[in-house]
Amino acid sequence: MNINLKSIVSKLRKAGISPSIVRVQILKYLETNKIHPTVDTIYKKLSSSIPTLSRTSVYNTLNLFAQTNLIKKVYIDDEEMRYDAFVEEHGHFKCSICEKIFDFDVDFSALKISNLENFQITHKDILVFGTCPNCAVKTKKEEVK
Amino acid sequence: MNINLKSIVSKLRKAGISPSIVRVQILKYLETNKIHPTVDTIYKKLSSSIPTLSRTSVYNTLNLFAQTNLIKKVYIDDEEMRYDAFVEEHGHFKCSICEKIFDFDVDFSALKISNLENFQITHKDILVFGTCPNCAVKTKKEEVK
DNA sequence: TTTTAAATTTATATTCATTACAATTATGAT
DNA sequence: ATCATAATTGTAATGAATATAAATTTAAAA
Repeated sequence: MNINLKSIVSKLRKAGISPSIVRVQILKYLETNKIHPTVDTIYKKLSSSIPTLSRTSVYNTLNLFAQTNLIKKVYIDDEEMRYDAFVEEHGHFKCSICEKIFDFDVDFSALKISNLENFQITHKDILVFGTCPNCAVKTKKEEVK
Repeated sequence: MNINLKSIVSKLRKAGISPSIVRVQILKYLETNKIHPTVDTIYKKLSSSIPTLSRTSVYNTLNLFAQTNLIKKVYIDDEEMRYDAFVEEHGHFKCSICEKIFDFDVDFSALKISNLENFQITHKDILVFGTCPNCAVKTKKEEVK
């Protein structure tokens, strides 16, 4: 676990961010729990180890991380913002029942887009919605009842 | 224009929605101006012809339309919700400078997605961000100055 | 046409995620 | 240890969206 912590610290340093306790803990949480958590989830989880933690700090820290591309903000719907420490190109699936977000692999370069000839593209998002396997099974069981 | 209005009315009737003045005007606006407007844009534009119009009515009407698939809500970022009367499969480009949203054609079926084998998919979104041709030109001119 | 109930719209208040801001606390260099 | 700077906190403010109840409109029955 110490090795992990060291890598977190060096990652922050590389991004030009001084590794305060709050920052290290939040980044560590995101790297360990790749569940696209909300601010509230992070705040509640870390409050036990950092009792003085404030929601504002979580917001500030996440925005700082996003600005330096350490993490990505995931705008997936009109609910709370999600945060993702997995920054490589990938898609997001949101289950409309359990509201969990799942990563999936997708070849962005294979996207055949017309009508955007003179547009400068900075990034792309691929979002998929539906029911995850877990909830699909539960729903079926409900129907049988 | 009357023909257009009649088609709006019949479209509402088909969806099981009684064609009140507010509803007809809002749908007509969306079909005539495919600019993915916000609630505020719609409210301001229609206020001159319907002086008693309220923002709440615009919200209610748009949600009603979305529920019956007459229009689509466009969740593209953390700004105000956008509304789209173009309901066929297509992608959305948002210019980060002028904030305009542009439609583009994209073959959703060609998407090569892995890791979602047992997921039930209801719909997909493809979002692209960057600078539109108009703003790209302006930016270049600025640089020259 | 009048009546009347239901549907629609409105105005206001409320919610809730997020940000702004000022005060407090912690940190690191001298 | 001191001091300036950075980081964090708590509270207030913002703003989009919704809830609610009152007012208005509509449409059907009498």
